[in-house]
Amino acid sequence: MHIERRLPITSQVNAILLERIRTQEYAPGSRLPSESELAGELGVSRASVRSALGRMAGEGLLIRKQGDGTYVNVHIDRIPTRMGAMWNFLRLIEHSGHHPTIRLVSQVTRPANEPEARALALSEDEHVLALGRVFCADDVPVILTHSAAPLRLLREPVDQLHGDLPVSEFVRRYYRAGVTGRITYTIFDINSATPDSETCGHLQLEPGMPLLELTQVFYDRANHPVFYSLSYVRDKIIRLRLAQAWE
Amino acid sequence: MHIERRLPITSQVNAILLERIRTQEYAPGSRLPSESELAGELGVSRASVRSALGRMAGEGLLIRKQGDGTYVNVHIDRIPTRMGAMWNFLRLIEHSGHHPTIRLVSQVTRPANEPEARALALSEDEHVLALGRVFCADDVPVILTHSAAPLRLLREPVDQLHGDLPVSEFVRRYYRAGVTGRITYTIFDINSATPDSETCGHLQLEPGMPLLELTQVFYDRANHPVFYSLSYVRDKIIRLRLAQAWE
DNA sequence: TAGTGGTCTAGACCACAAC
DNA sequence: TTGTGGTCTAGACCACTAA
Repeated sequence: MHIERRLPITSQVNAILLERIRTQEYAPGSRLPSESELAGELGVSRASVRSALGRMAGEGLLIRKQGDGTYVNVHIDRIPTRMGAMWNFLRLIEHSGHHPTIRLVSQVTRPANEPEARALALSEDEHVLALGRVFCADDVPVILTHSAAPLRLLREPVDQLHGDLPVSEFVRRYYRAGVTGRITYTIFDINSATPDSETCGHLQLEPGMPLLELTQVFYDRANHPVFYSLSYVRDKIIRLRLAQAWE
Repeated sequence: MHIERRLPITSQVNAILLERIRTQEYAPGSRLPSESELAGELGVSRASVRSALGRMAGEGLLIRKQGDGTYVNVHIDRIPTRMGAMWNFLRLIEHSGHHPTIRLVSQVTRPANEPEARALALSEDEHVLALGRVFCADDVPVILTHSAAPLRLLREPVDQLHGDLPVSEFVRRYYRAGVTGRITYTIFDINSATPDSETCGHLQLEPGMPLLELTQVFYDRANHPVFYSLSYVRDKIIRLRLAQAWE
């Protein structure tokens, strides 16, 4: 557990502290060494330590008290989801304590429908590569995702693609190099909906069941929308749970 | 628009930059002055400028490009909700472009029900002050909230209370001083549900309509749960929309 | 190559809580 | 009073992009 110059120091400090919490070296409810002590022990500046501590406090993992100290949150077990995991369904399922798998249920090239065209700023007749995927938790289907990628942005051969990739990796692998870069941010809406019978079939539900509906648009470095997805989440199995420090 | 020593400098820089974006001095898509220039102009260190810029970039308001510059996000209009506004319903309604009002529809003292007792770590027979409140957007009811506060934690006279307070202000005003401090963080779950007929009545909906269900638990400085609330949101009117920078 | 944002440091002072 | 976290600074070097 050494500090190297390869990765950002704050990330390494973050990983070290997470590991110590995981192994209960810093047990729930206990107080961490002071910022100065940690900085001295790890051989980094206090600012670097503070950066890592601040991030973990923002996620609700640590409780910081001015004039007192920094404590491991005893309700740590109630915080399975980090904000960043909300659109990474594999990680989300893992955090819920299940083994995640992905099944590709459909793959077609077709004209963009109205919501897709609007979100991706496409003209009416432009085509998209549409993927239907089912995420399973311990082989129980829990999330159905309809994704759309503008065909114009893809490399030529789009068959033989992998259905088990996170969006950022999908973009990096199948998108034209010159057109776009990596994903820089995402905007998503959270709604409630009763999906159609086909969706219910994929999720092995009877129709009429209310589900969470997540609409996500991903933007690249040039701030162009490059990926759209509409997902239905069985919130009874996969909990969307967030912790937020008071601002 | 001067920098004073009263408030944290980063907050003041943040406010100044937000104002300049609002007035289109920094128009959507345009590039901001460099960090060094801003630091020089405002008379603060570059670290302070970076703190404010980093926060705004994390909210999706700015796009930062190493080696290039910092830009105002042209999709700024698609980001009405900041993360921190999600559990502040008044602010949430304002961000959606409506005028918010609150109506207190019920106020009783009764034993805690099962979810409340579990979330607030209460014994079976403990009593809570239960509030029912309706949030309206331009006089249209959009959110119904059932709240519960442990009676043991409240000051003696609980009549004549105000129903239009944010949780943090409610706690500050009506809770015993020695028992608890301010709210430090919150944990909330997002679910989909079809509420009962009474809830539908308050929201002027026909039964069977799926709504977003937010379950929130607020913790104080001593890390004790002090406030519980169960809310139903008409997501067709009030959008829960978030921007997140890629991690 | 010049200028940008990204990272890190050492040091200082302040606000606050425990003792 | 002491030690904690909260804030701020000045300066340095690195990684990256555009010209």
